[in-house]
Amino acid sequence: MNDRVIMHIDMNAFFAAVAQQSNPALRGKPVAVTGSEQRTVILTASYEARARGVKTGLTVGEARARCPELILVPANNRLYTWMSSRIIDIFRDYTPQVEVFSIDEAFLDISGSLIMFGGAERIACLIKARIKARYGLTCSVGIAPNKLLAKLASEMRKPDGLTIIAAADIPRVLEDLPIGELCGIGRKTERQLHLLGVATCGQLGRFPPWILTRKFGIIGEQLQRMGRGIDLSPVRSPAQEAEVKTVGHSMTLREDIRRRETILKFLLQLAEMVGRRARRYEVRGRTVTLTIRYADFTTFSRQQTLATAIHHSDDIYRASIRILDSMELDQPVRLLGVRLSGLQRQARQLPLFGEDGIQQRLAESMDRVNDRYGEFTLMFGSLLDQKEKASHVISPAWRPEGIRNVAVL
DNA sequence: TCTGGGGTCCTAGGACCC
DNA sequence: TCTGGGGTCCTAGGACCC
Repeated sequence: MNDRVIMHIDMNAFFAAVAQQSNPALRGKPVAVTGSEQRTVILTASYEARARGVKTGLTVGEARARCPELILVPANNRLYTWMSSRIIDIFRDYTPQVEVFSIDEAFLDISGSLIMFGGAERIACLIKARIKARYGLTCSVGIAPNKLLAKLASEMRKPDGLTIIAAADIPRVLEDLPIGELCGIGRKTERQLHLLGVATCGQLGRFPPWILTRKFGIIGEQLQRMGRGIDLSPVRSPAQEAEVKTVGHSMTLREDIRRRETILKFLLQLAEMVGRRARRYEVRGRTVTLTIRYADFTTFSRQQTLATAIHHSDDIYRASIRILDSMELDQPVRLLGVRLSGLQRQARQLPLFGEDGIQQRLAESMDRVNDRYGEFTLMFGSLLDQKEKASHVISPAWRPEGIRNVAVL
């Protein structure tokens, strides 16, 4: 663990940059990538758009208000996933220790590759040059003794940056750094720490740990270590990565709905999306969670744990209905979500006879068709008149299929 | 200007068993 | 007979990340 050299690579404005590369007419222009057409937010903005105040999370209306000439581009998930995989392939040429942190971020442990490639900085330059030459994309690279600091370093120069934090520089870099800059300290924790009089990493690192523990529980001591720039967590390659623990989908509806029949249609659709993914991963889960967001944005969830683990869409659907029927909705519904947890790996069962066998063979046949011809090619009859298609929004946290440590295909 | 979607981890309280 | 304590499972919510 001593003397590790960790690299964090962050693709700059990934979705927007990919859009600009695949369509030269967009280059040099303010571009923003959005999810579905309605009731969506900005997922990523090009640097030209950022210069005009457009940033992730803005509504389309607000983004347009700030930048009237903004070009909106719908997300192209397949393209991002494909591009992400190609870039990860490049990383793997320099070390097998690659941890895919999100679709546009990765950690590399290059401790064992330094001699072969002539040092950390040279590896960074090689990677940057190859991505730029091959795909026209830039990235920001941070190099440091651990993941926490490598990520901090990559944030320091954007776009197209390269920042190295050497062990000797750590105290100087952290002393006056605002705590919110650290990955893991969000808005709420930052505010709580401010109330304790802690504003910089230097102060955090010197703060009495027992007070942090009293206030933050188990993460208290970790917060103090973070203030000192200590992070022992390893770079986990896909084989070392923890298995998925939950599978879920949610969707903001085009308009708020009230009618039970309408809610049920969306639940069936969500259950099918969840079930299909669970079956593809070859996992089953015992707990089904239904999430509801009202028009006023009040969000809550109810869950039910079953006696046996399930992965068939209609089992998930039926469980969701039971949960729905156990609650009283007193407002129109804006968002619906279905999640399967308590996942356990389950080897494919032998073909069964009777109703279970029919259900399983039906699901397998439908999955095969949908795998080949696209999502929702085959669907339960009650979905046929469904106007709303799944949004297929890919989030920055999406992992390219197959990267996760689950059996795919 | 009406606010996306996919996850992980932690907490706190209650049920239940020994 | 009114009262202990530990362990495990379940539920709901919240913080955080991209």
